[in-house]
Amino acid sequence: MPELAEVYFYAHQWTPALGDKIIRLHSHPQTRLYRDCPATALEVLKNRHLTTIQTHGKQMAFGFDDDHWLVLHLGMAGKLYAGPPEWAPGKHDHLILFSDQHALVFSDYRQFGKVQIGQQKMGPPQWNDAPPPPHLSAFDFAHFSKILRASPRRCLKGLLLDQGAFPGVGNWMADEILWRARLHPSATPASLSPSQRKTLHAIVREVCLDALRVIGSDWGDPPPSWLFPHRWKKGGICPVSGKPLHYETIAGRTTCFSPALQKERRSASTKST
DNA sequence: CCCCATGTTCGACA
DNA sequence: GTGTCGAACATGGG
Repeated sequence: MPELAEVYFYAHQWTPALGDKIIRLHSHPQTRLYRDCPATALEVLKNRHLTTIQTHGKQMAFGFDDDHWLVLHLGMAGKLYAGPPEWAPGKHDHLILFSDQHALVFSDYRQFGKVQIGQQKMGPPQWNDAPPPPHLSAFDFAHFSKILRASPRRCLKGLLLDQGAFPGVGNWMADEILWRARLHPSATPASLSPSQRKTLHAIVREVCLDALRVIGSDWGDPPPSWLFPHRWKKGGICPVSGKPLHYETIAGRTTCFSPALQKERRSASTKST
């Protein structure tokens, strides 16, 4: 279930092993996770210490001695956890780093995740000119406006899922954002009033910060005032309007919204008969 | 057997 | 070039 906050949570499951020396590796080298990196390349981590943990959007980076980086993506079903050093690899434990104290496990039964490795002094490979994620102050209104201007006709749901624009925002966060902003998922940047833009910017940041606060360190339960706990069950009810939530595929993903609050606004020219 | 799943990528198409 | 859509990836659950 990895979006921004879940990714942060999983990355820090390995925090207890900071400073550990990796002495042994386990992998399932034939799996899809290694499509961008042969499992043998991971041997370089042997006898190196885990020195730092970073996340950027849905990406996680683990730093080792001499600027070696292990970069992981959790895909749709990936999880990280730390187990005891005698951990016996499970069927879907596709990568395990063993130290004297811990087994650092990357488990992903669907294999949509990804393993990459690289060496770079400046930080995790390819992260140099990554756009700022919404929870950082660099994601200011000017930056946000530039994103809207670049894709005036794209539906908001699809735009929010674009990792180059909103790193870390995934399906449930995008729906949560649009619901709180009272905007229809099919609305476009061009259709927004100046005050709607201001609101959307503030709410994008709010949802990211809320998610990190509630889920990022503890994996707490999101409160019933969010859309989140209502969207999964069939026949969910909007906690604001009291009316049924609606489900529709938009931008290729199941999208949950509250028609009572999130009105479709279409230009007169697209109206039929 | 069917459908669905909190992600990404690629090719087809308007 | 802009956007959208469907399929594919691999596995499990309802």
